[in-house]
Amino acid sequence: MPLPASRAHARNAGRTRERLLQAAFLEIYKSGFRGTDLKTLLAHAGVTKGAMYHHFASKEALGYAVVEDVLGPITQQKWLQPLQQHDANPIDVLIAIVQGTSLRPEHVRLGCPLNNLSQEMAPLDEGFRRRTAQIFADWHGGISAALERGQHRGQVAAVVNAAESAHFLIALYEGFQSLAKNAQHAGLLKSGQRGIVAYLESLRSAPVGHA
Amino acid sequence: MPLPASRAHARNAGRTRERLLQAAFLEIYKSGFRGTDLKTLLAHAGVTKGAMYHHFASKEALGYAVVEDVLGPITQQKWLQPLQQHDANPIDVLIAIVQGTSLRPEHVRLGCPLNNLSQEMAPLDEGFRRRTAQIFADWHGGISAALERGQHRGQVAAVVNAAESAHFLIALYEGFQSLAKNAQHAGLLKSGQRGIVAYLESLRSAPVGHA
Amino acid sequence: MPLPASRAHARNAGRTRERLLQAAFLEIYKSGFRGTDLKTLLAHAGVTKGAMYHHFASKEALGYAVVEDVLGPITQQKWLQPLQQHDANPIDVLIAIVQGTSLRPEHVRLGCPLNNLSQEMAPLDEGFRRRTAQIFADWHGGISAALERGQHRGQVAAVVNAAESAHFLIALYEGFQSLAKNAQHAGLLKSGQRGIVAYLESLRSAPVGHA
Amino acid sequence: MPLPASRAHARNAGRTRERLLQAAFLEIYKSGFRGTDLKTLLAHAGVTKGAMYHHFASKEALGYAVVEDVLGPITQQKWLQPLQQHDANPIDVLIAIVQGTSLRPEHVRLGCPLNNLSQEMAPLDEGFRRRTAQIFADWHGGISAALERGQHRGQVAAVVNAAESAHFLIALYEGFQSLAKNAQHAGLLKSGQRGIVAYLESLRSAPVGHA
DNA sequence: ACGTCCGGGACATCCCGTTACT
DNA sequence: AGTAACGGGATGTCCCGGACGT
Repeated sequence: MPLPASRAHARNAGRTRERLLQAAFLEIYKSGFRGTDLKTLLAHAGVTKGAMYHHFASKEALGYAVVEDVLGPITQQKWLQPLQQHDANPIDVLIAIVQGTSLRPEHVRLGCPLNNLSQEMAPLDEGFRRRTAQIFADWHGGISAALERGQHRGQVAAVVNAAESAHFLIALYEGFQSLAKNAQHAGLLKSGQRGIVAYLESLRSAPVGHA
Repeated sequence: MPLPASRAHARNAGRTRERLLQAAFLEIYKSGFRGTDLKTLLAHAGVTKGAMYHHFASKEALGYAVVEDVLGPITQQKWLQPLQQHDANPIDVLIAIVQGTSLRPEHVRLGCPLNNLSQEMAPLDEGFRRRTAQIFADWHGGISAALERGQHRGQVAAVVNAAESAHFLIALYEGFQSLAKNAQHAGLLKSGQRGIVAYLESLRSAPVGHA
Repeated sequence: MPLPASRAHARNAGRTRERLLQAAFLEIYKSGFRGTDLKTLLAHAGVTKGAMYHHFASKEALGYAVVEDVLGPITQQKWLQPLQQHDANPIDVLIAIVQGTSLRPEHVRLGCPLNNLSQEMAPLDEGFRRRTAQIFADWHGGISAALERGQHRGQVAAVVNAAESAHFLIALYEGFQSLAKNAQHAGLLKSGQRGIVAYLESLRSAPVGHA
Repeated sequence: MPLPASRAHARNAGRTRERLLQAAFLEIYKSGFRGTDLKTLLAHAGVTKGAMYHHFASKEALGYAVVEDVLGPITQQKWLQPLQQHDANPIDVLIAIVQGTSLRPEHVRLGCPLNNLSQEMAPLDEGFRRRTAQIFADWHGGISAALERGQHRGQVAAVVNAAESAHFLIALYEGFQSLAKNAQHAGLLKSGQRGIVAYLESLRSAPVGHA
């Protein structure tokens, strides 16, 4: 079958949309939403204004889509899916996730995409706030549920308040990302990871001792 | 002593600068640095553009001054001065500070001025980054030193790593402010305060037990 | 008999064109030609852009067609056909037409479609000017001819200059529509109708008196 | 005294505003308000965007100012001031004004600035409608009052309804301007003037006859 | 005959900084 | 020390038309 092959601009709506979302995600990550210049974004995406305004009603709509279709899935993939492995110890999973956080200089410098966008836009735009809040809620829900499952299995101490601990963990995680971003110092992030791991270890149920 | 008489607006210079700093602080707090419109700021300050450019070379310079002359002193007053009371238990002081954090809806909604500005500008402007980083460093230094003093006095557990704990505390504090800002939920901040207090309590040296 | 079966959308061609003309007429009436947005128009017509450009070469061509195929027939129906009733007194007919002009708020507000489009586009686009001028010429011709027929039958005063009176009538009619549109006041239009009727009455031939 | 003399751009707020108003008036007259391009307008005015936005908040505000500060005074000067000469016969004055209307091709082609703007914007923008309506009201008031004064002096027939006649006159005047603009035919305007004059003559009080 | 995707120029507005002047 | 006029580049959005696909 021929396969139209190498068309200058292969008419592909889905692909165009995807390119826009990816480019928008990167630009927003680098410059913030308001600091993102549409022209630059479009150049990086290799998409024209007409095409963009065909897919998104406004810059704002594109930003909303980035939250829903990029940031959401990223959180899903990094946190929620691993936590849904029903045969794993949630503490182990969480530790692995935290330790898996990139320490690459550019990531340290730029911080957490979700937190960045949320911090910038939440007080200014309810649309952004609601959407990022949903992701935070899902994130929190995933951790909380996993901790509870761990309690039922005796992997997590019974005295732990799952919901509060999940908030504690997220605050800690985002807080360290913020500090490291400001300090531009990967060591701080690394040290933060150790602190978080220590905290997570403290949630384990005490091992059964023998006489 | 000279004191040249009849200078109706002689003392206005200092006042003008102060008005600008205050207005700038508020506008930046509400809208971010880039989102701050000079015209609006000037209107709120009751100062004209010419006057502003007489005191500050640029919007950026005004922003820098806000960090140094407003955010810095705020941190000094809220954290560092209380911590310097040599006769107090640093854990008690820190708990009091944390519990004293405003839960007013507008503050929950807007978050922490220092963290906001740092998050927005750190990756974009080295001048802002350096200045906010200095405040974070002072903040961290103050907590760290106080904890060490507490250790010498037996108020803080000897096993505590003062520097790391200070980072942990700051990350936690800023992290919860961020979460609450996004969620627009004072309860989350309140719950965060409880978590932070619990963490601080865990740093106390164990009471001497008897057999 | 050919009648090729199974052409679900065979007869849609004519309908599509008609829908476009009607929607275009309404949009132009409401917003002017340049103020008419093709996207909105298309949405109201329930027709897509591709379909439109199949029937009309450009927005301009669509506008021309509105003049010819909508505004022309409207004038025909409202003025020319009644005036062609050879057995009627043209003064009576004209009075009836004038009094039949809608006083509905939306019509008062929007004025005369023909005059609106003419006023907007005549100095800017010769294509529009020529086409609207043709309608005005036909309109004028119809009134003028009817008045002359009335003179032959002794219904219209012989001293009347038919051509000038027709212009006078049209100017008066459009002038009052304009004033009422600006004032958004149906009463002004109503009062204008009375004035026009009085003018028309003055064109009648004097009744034959007896000693 | 020196007189700063021939400065490249003599800092003159009033003059800049005036240039803007004049240029805007002309552009609007030629292209309509919506068809007026700010860049072109600015180039014709010899004023930059910054200067314009210093004097007017928006294109709309500039348009409003054109109505108030250009169209209003024009009407004042052309109609209201002559009509206020208390020692003149208002019919004579009105006839002189009507006959004084320019027949220059460009004016025929472009029509009446007030009516053009009113027709274009009245249904779309209440701000324009109100301001143009005010001018029409003043215009009508001036004619009406003059006719009444004429009645008191026996120059205008007592049976004349001054208010209605004023509306009739304005409608007729604007109506003929519209027709001539569409036809691009000065002769039509000339003929219209004759018709209007004839109408005005009919308003005179009948001369006193002798036996 | 019709639908979607796309191209890209035009436009009003925003807003920081400068300049002339007091 | 302070005011107001001004300069002008950058930006999001609008919107007509064309191209590709069926």
